[in-house]
Amino acid sequence: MARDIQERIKRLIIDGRLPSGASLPTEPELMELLGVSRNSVREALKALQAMGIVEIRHGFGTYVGPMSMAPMIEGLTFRTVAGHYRGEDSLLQLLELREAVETGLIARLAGRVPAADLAELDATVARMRTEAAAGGVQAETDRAFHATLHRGLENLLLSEVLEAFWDAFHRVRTDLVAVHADPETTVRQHEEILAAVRDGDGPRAERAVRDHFDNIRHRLRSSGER
Amino acid sequence: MARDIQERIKRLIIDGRLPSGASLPTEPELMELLGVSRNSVREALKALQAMGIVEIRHGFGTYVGPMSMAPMIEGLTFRTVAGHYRGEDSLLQLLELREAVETGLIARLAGRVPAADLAELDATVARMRTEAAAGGVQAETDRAFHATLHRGLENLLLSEVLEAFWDAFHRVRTDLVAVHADPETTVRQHEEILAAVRDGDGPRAERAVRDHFDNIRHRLRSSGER
DNA sequence: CTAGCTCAGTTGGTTAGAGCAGCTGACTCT
DNA sequence: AGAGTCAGCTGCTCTAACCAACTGAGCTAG
Repeated sequence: MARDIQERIKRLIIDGRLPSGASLPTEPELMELLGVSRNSVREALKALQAMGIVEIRHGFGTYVGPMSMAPMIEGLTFRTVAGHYRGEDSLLQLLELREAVETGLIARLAGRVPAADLAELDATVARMRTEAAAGGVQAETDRAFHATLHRGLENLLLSEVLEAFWDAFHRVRTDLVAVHADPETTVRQHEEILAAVRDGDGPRAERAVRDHFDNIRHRLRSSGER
Repeated sequence: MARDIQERIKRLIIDGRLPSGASLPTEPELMELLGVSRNSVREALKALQAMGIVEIRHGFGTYVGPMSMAPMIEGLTFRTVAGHYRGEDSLLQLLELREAVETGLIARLAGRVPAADLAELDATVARMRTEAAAGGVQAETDRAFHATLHRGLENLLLSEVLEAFWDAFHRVRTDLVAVHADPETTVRQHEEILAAVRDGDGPRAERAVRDHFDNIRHRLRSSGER
């Protein structure tokens, strides 16, 4: 029955063709509109908020959510952390998920990345090299590299899903495992990926991505838990 | 603060190493444990339920959820439906997401699917052929084909994610678009995928999967909205 | 006249207490 | 011994009140 309330609020959004950011009725209005108590309205909104369908701003109102992959990140992260603590190799599975998707995509990308993005990737790798010399590559830089790379796919959904995977992986790794990367290797592998993509050499790019993930996996396996 | 309550309940699960299905404290117990009102406890639980972290059974108790991808399906479905109604090509993006991932994976699978799974795939395709002759291929059969195929990857997370994508796509397509498939073509393409995988011919398998998705995409584009 | 402050009104956040509804298991009656 | 019943847990919904964050109109000081 609480489920029913959620569905009806969803219908409000869909039937009203409401875009992200559009304002929804206030809680008292929803009470009357749906014929239920404020409490039930709030519980439904909380659930929808958790799914990213709705955004609630205290003292301001309720709005249609950004429909991002944020809830998925949240769920994936928790699932992975919980699995890890129970002794499963959940973090490795998550890494393999990323590897499978990214190696599958890189061939599509080879030779098709716009010049502007290639230039941005050059800058990102350069920053990576600077950071490596200064101690270690920042996570944000790695993220930027992959995000820029996947932009060439021209599929926002796909980019967001990949970023969600990256994010979940990174959060779990940061929380659970002390990984000591070899910055020099990391930089070199990114350079290789970029070079292969620029040359339009699909197989070489695929190999480069696989090497990159092999590297991460190896470091993951050989590192102790915190 | 509501966020804080959710986090503390999560900690209960993680710190307690609770497996899926383990029972959580009752609402009154959580009230006292967390020092908040019943209402706040319930709102937090509702949000966690929406994320699949917790499972609530009326008159029975609250339990650690199955950590499945069900919430992701829910979110993806809604996002796609909402986008579709706003005139975006969200369904096509979802299809491309599936295509990208599945074409990337099929090469890994070629020649590595266990004999038992191959036999099951034979049976599934046979059923598909029977159904095609009887009017049309059942959605469940298509789902079974892909699910069995990906089982060979031996990565539960990956299988679930793919199934989630399949599910979201199928639900949206069923709700929104009347697609008239050519059953004969569908069956033939699945046979080709299976044959290529059995032979361990990666490139051929990749081509077969791509053809399959091309077929779906073409039908999608040429079909009117309901 | 304008810049800044204040305060009232609106919106979501939280609490409290009461009663309803589904499920389980032990008790009772046949 | 078996089936029906009921007491007790559980979560579900409602009402009513107050707290907290934000907005915007109006006031005050410069």
